[in-house]
Formats: sequence, structure tokens, C-alpha cells
Amino acid sequence: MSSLQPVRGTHDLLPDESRRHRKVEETAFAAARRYGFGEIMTPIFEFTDVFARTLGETSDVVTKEMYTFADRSGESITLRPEGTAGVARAFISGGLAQSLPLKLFYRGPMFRHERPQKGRLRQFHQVGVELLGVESPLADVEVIAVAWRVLSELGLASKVRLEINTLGDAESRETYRNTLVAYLSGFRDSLSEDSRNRLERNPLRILDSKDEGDRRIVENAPLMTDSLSPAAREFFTQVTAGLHALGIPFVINPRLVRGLDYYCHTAFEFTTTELGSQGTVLAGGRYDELIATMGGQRTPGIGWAAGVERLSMLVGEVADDARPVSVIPMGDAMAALVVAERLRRSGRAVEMGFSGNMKKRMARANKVNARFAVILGEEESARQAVTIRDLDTSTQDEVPLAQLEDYLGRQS
RNA sequence: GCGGGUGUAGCUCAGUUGGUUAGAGCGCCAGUUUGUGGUACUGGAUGUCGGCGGUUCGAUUCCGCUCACUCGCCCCA
Repeated sequence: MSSLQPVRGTHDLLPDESRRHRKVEETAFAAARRYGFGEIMTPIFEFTDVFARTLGETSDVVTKEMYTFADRSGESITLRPEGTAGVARAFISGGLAQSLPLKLFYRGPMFRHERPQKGRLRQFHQVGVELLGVESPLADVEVIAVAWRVLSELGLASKVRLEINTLGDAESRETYRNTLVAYLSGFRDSLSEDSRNRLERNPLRILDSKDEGDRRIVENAPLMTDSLSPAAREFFTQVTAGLHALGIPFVINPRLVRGLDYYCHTAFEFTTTELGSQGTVLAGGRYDELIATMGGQRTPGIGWAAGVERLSMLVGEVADDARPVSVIPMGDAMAALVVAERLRRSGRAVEMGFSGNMKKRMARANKVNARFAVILGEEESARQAVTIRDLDTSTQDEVPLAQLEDYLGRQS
């Protein structure tokens, strides 16, 4: 393997793609702010324990996908595979319990050693929100509303479908788990190999197995709904009522589960059919026991994370809206540099090539999609003027140097 | 981690039933226009035919391994 290749599953983001990423991130953050979320930036690595304890010792993410290494002092460090654990850690270590309820937004790279595919990278990016300290189902509704707003503003409302389910409270979940395992054990020999392994580890996952045989068995399996405590049932009813009230379309999927152990009650997922098998674009749920599990005082929470790469594939091309001015020197390049700088200080994007004749520079101006070319010719210079060519209309004027900004301001 | 597909110029792809100089379109560079772009015309450059090894007189073409991407599984955002 050549060391001049990027590491498997990593990617350089060139300007076009980078712009799309930014658009996704900024749109998400702008929307979240309107709901009262502020940005938190946690470290990209944490002590391994932070993830091992919170995600569940048996989850796949922890057992085989983390980038874990010993640092120079021998500490076991892990590159974050997701954002919630780090936020929860910051919540505890930063004494943020003082300021509940807390609404936090985050963005940034995450790392998972998985087999790369379209929409699945080893270094990928997420944006996400966490709402801490609110027991009420209204929090679930609000958090889902932010997600829906973000997706809508990215123009993806019609490409995406919201599925929700409840995993119940700890008690209901335990009851359900037992009845499910009891049911499935009767079919042990007919289950797929994958699902047989999941039987002890994570039986709920068998519910959304893609194996044909599994599906037939699961079809008649008892549902979470039947094991729900009255309180958990009421909670879920409130959530769905809230979504109706806000006009957010959704479907209930009783077989929707979450991979990470810390989830309870509401679980939701926005999926698309346009990205193949990596169709989940944004997902989240409630995690009332997470903070307590980590050793903090029990604090309910709910949040979601979205895959920036997946969203940006759906968003498509994003136009660069700031069209530059091209400054074209014919004689004195230094004088042109001064003019370019002047325009930049006035807030304009200015492009000035480092070499080339007029023709080349005009071609370049065209290529960078400039609106105007400011031509500094010798003759105009003598008159303390420049020629400004409108590249859209192919017309040009001679303008006194002193009125440069004014003229451009009037034209565009 | 498992199974399948693909890998030829910067990009999209053709081609070689193994044989001397590997092609197209787009893009790039130059010119037609020595102070004027986007169109048109003319000309030009570029490839260790993903990498390593094997078979062969000879491999980009066949075989093995490997790497990358991709599809499905798994997992998940």
C-alpha cells in the first residue's frame, strides 16, 4: 500500500464538496439555534472508558469498531465513534447540572473502523443535538422538530421518512426483552446465524433483521407495545400527539430499535431510499439512564445525530453565491494588488491572477464566475481611472479610481 | 468481519480473442485575435492500462495475492 494514499475510509474534501458539508452543518446549526441550542465542542478523543461504559460493552461499535490506542503515558484513548458520550462526560465533569435544562448542538468528525461503503466512512462527520434535564415528552417532540426543520431547510422533506417507536422505560424494556427471547428461543434453529448470536447479546435487533427466514419468524413475534407499562404508553402517546400538533409526518414502526444500549422510550429515524443500504440519515432517541450510568446524577436526556456525508449526498450541488471581482493589471501589477486589496477591505471577494496576458486573465475571470473585471490599463492609469467590464452583459465603462467601490455598489 | 462486482489520461469511458507507437469525449495548454472572456476553428501535452508476484519468447490483456472503490450482509449517522 502506498503511503501516499489516504487511509482507507478517509477522504479529502475539495472546495465543491466542502461547501456542501458546510451548508449542511450551517443549516443544522442555524436551525438548532432558533430552538435555543448552543454549540458545544468536546475533544475528538476521550478515555476509552467513556465510550465503553456508555455505548454498552457488547455493542458492535465498542467491541470491534473503535480506534483505540495507548497514548505515550499508557492511557487507553479512543477516537470518538459518536457524539453523545462525550457530551454526557462534559456534562458531568463540567458541573453542567447547574444549568438545566441544557440544549447543546455539536458537529465534527467521528471515527469507526468499519468496512467502507458509499455513505459509510471510517472518518465521517456528524451534527447532532442533545437536550438534557427534561423528563417531559414535549422535549422529545421539540428535538424531533429541530431535526425535521433541518431536513426541511436542506430541501429534503420529500426525500426522507420519519419512523418512530418506543423502547419503553427500563422496566418495560426488561419485560419485553424476556418475552421476546422466550418467543424467539422456540425458533432458535430456524434463525439465521447472525440472529442466533444476537439472541443473548441484543435480541431487539433481531426485529429488524433483513434475513427472509428471520422476518417470517419476527412477523408473529410479540411487540414492545404489549409489554409497555401504562406510564410508558402514555409517554409515547404524548410524543405522537405532539408531532401531530406540529404537523410533522411520521409512521410508527414497532420494530424500530437502536443499536446503542443507552436508549429508552422514544426512538426515531429519518431514512431515505436514495442512498442504498446506508439509508439512515438522522437518528436518535431518549437516554434517561445514560448520565447515571456514567456516574453522574440521574439526568434525563434526548438527542439525535445526523450523518453529514449522507445528507450532503442528498443535498446535491450548492452554488457558491459570492461572485468575485477579477482585477486585471495590464502594466503595474503592484498598483493592481493595491486596488485588489482595497476592494477586499471593502468586503468584496476579489480574484487576481499572478501572471498571464489580458486574454488569459479574462478567461480566468470567466472561469471563476466573476461578475466584473476591473481592468487597470496604462491609458486609464494616466487618467486615474480603470475600466470595469460587466462580464454578464459584455459592456464596459471607464470609472475614476476614486469611485470604484461606488460604481460596483451601484451595479450589483 | 463475510460474500459479489469494478480498477485504462485530471474526469467519464472505449479497446487490446497476449504481440512492435493504448484511444475518444470533456478538461488542460498554445494559437487564430501583440488591451478583452464565455462560442467557433487549428494544433499540443498527459498514462509505470491500481500495486506486487506468477505463467509466457512476449502480459495492460491469462492466473494468484494485495490495495482502493462499489453492491449486498453486518453495523450504523
